[in-house]
Amino acid sequence: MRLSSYFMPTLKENPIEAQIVSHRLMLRAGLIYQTASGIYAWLPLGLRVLKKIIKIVREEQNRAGAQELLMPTIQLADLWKESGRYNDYGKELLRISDRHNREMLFGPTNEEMITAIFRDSVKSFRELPKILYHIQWKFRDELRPRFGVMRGREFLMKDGYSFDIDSLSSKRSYNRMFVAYMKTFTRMGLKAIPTRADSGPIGGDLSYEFHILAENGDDTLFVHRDLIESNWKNRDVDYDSDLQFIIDEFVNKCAVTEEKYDLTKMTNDIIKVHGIEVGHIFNFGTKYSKAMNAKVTGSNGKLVELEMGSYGIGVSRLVGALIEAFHDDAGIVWPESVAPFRLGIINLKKNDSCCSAVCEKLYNDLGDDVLYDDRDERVGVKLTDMDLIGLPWSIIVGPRSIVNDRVELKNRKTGEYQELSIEAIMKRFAT
RNA sequence: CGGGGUGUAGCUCAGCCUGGUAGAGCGCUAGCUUUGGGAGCUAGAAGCCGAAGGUUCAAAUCCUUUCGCCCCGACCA
Repeated sequence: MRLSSYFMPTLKENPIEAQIVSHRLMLRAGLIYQTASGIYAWLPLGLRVLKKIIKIVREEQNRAGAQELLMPTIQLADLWKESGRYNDYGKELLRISDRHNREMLFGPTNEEMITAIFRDSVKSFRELPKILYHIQWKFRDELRPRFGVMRGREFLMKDGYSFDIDSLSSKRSYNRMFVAYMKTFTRMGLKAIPTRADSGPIGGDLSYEFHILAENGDDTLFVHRDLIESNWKNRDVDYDSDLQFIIDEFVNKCAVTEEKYDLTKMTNDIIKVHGIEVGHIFNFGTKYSKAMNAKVTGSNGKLVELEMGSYGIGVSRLVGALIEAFHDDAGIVWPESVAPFRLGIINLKKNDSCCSAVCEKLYNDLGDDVLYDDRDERVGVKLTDMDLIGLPWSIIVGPRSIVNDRVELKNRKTGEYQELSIEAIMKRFAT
């Protein structure tokens, strides 16, 4: 992308409404624009990040055997009356009505809808198990939206739902998602802490939240030292095998949310930390299938209520969480897998024909994941703005080094410069 | 939903106490200069002072109402 034509409104000063670092940087780097309390427009640069996160989430969901569909944002109230949640959900539910005065709502989640779809389509245990997911905008009318996209009212969520014939099979679906989540977050460069969470009135211990440790985290956690220090590496997983041993690596170590915390079990190895919840997996048995009469015929010919689970990833929240985890005084420091552009090209002397020719060649040959400052005016984005928006690598083309056919490569994370030949650059960043 | 703030140019803010009809810095536009790091000089454009009502000869400023936004708490991906 050429900066001369790119819509990237950066700000030099901190917007007053943004108090935490990720929110400030998102506004300053031109990722988002606030349109109302807790509601944001995603500007081109922010949308690119969002799309890279979506891609990773989608790939890992598919790999784990989940299938993508897309459900609408607007739902009929009737569905929610079936499950009883139309009354239970309270004011967080945005209720609207159409021209016929039909009660509708902007979906905060999709258990009811997916249960209805599944119930009407699947009649036999032979079609189980299935995991379905979608990535769709949600609306929850939060009491107090804050922290930018981390607690917005409108947010993008990956929500998945599993359907199984019995609880044993359901546990296997749940384990798939557990492992898929670890892989997903690890690919984004994040260390996610699986944390035993309150499973509410349903009971059971199959409710885990995935947290990113951050000072500004909204949740208080108690985590075993080993979990914080451990360095889980991504690995190939056979999802059809027994995944329990992978999960035990985490579950055997103590990590709990504040609600689940038992003071009597405090030891020196348990550390109190703050986290940002970026995922939540939850096995809730037959809660919805019972309420909504979702049954299939079992192998014995009798009708059986579906065993279900739901699995959420806060996709838009992850953008904020990533910035909380990866930034410095100059701005954002994106991990390569989610950076809006992999590479920036900076022309230090725009009226030097040699510099410009080299920049043009690099830009044309290095694919479309490149942001090139091709403007001849000395305004707007300069090196410091490349730092602000956090591109992992910048190629700096200046008249001094160019005489030897060399350019500088800056590593955003370390701040180090390296002089390389143009061929070496081409080879390194070839797509 | 309780508590506390705040609303003046695109952004950050001053002016309000002590009413006299709009300011700064940055950004933007134009020209000249500059060119290895978010440039300098000069000139310029830009605001129904969140909205409505009231007091007054006169309101950004005082009073009332209302709306937006932010922060702290309780609830949530």
